[in-house]
Amino acid sequence: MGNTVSIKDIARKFKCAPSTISRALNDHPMINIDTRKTIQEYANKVGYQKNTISLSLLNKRSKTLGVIIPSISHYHETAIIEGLEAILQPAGYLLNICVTNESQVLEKEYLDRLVANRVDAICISLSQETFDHSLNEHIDLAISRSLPIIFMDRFYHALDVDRVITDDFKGAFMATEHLVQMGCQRIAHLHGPRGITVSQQRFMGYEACLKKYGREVEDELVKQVMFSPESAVEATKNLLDQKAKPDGIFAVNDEVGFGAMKVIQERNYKIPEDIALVGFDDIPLAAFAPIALSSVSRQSKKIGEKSAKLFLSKMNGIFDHQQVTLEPELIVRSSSQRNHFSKI
Amino acid sequence: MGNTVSIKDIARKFKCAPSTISRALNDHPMINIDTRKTIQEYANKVGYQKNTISLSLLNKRSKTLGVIIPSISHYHETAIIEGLEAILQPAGYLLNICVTNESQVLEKEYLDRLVANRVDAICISLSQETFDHSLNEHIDLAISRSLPIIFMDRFYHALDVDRVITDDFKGAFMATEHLVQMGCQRIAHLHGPRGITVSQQRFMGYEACLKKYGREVEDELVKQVMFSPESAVEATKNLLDQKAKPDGIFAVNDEVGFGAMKVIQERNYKIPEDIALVGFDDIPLAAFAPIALSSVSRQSKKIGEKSAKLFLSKMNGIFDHQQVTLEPELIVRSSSQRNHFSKI
DNA sequence: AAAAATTACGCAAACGTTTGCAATTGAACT
DNA sequence: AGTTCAATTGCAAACGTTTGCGTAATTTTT
Repeated sequence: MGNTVSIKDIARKFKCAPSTISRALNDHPMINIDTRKTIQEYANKVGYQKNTISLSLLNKRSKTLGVIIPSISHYHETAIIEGLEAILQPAGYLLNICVTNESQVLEKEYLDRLVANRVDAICISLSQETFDHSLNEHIDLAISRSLPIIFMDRFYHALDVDRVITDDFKGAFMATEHLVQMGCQRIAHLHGPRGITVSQQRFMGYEACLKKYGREVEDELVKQVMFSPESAVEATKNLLDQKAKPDGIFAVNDEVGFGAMKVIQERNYKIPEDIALVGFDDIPLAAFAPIALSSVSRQSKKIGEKSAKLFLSKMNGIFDHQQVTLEPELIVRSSSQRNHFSKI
Repeated sequence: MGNTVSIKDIARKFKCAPSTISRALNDHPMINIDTRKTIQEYANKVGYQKNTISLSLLNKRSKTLGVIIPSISHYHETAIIEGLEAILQPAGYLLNICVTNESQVLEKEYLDRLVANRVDAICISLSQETFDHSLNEHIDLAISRSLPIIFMDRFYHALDVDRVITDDFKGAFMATEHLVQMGCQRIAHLHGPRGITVSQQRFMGYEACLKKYGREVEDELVKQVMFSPESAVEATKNLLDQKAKPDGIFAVNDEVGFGAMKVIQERNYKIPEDIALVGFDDIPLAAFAPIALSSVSRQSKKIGEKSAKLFLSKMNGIFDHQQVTLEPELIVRSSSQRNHFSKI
């Protein structure tokens, strides 16, 4: 900190102008080849490290991407980060990662801070609160100062924005349809937290599929949970306590699927014979659930990669908005694979 | 980007000096109260946002912490980040998170970039390669320029450094001792990747405990795996294929525990009666394993919190080095809880 | 009424780097 | 010897903000 050496310091040493040092260090042909080498060697010796901050000030480019996510405790989010990093590291960028815990206040606070730090763009997955109460002046404000904002996972009301999402509706539809095809007659849904796009989309996919097969959504077959296995326990017990039990369950994510599975097994129902189960996200442990858990992959890492590429294209002056939708993929495992198909 | 308004812009508008605007915006009493209000209102209206970059340049403080981790795909790492963020967000800091994938080259690259960006300090969990080959000139270099570096999880050869770790040795000892007390006679260990401190420490704890109870480490009871459930499958099969099977397994982490459990159940051994199993990390899904998985909590979130506090104390001028060691906690669940104790 | 004190603001340097342009030097050409 | 040209290097401004010090205007004190 105290002993950082700057270009000016080197200039003093060589009794020349800072500009000469700068050019020498950047291998500018304008500078005599020998002087260049001498200066470079000296700079190397004293451990000179370019100060990027001054450059950012000059170029109005910080080579940093702001990332705002509601949580970081699930596979999905870490995979997104891995995807971002895979593309952005080779491109010389750094990531400023901010976790909002679904709080709009924190989101606003972080957004301000990122703007103040002049990040080149922001990849954001909106907080639940922002969504619930449409508290998005801070987002609009950021957009209005033409800072590139890329929305991940969660929709934003505005039309002409950049966005990378997976088709959760479709994924849910596929999961439900798979249960139908496995012969399930009463398919329950463990519904995610209210107000979150992901929850809504998955419910709608579930609903649409039932409708396709001439069924109705029965309220007592839809229970709301958080994204944790613990929260699924109570809800699943409720489901199994009913006179007409479900014979198939579509869980809003794999953690919830784990929770549901626990309860089902404790009650001594067979999976998938009595109750078939499908989750969402295809977490690495899904295959190692008590009964290997069928799931829908939402291509989490690819979301990060696509977002990063979209960001890079913006940095290269492509300013028209893009909306990328990734296809979900159904992974069938033992928790839903029935060998004897029932008629529908 | 183009339409960002600066203090100079505002100064032009009011036909006054930038210094006046600066003071007005910072509510400096030197400036007339009315002028202050007028300027503040105007700044607000046109959406003025302080440029922190110029401040960083001036103050030689970026209000940013660099974080370098080998991976981000496990609970442990995300919990650390949560801990860091919990303390550092209220303090006004941002996190620059870099994932090295255990590569020394990437680690060096990221370290350089963070230094160039003049982060106020770096929290680092060393990469496996750095460790394996003692390729740590880059670390020493960073230390020599008196940039505060806080080591997490993995030891560093130098003595006078800052460090926050959990006592993995002790945790492994506790896990093994628990298995002994549950009556296990042949305790196997699924050993983590070579060269990683965490693997070594846990093996040593296992070894020390066996020694305490007058047993020897049997080579055929120690199998090496990666940190994934997949990699545990083959290793566990090897263990079970032996004439003298183990009746207890200490897995280097919970994911490996999941993998082992899968194999054990496929072979129709009872857990914990035939084989008792203990993991490490206490991931959120541990309780929802096929048989609720006993585990050792390494206080991951607390590592982040402690590191953050250590960092803050450094920012406040406390420059003597600190070494924090957190106590692991054994969480006993069904996978190892035997009701009928065997004699040892 | 003169001196002192107070109030309110401007000037300029500083942080570290880049870059267009001017300036200097020496060599080559007429 | 005078002119032109190329090869090097220096100057100064710029990015946005803060801050010590100077200064002008106004008020208070003697």
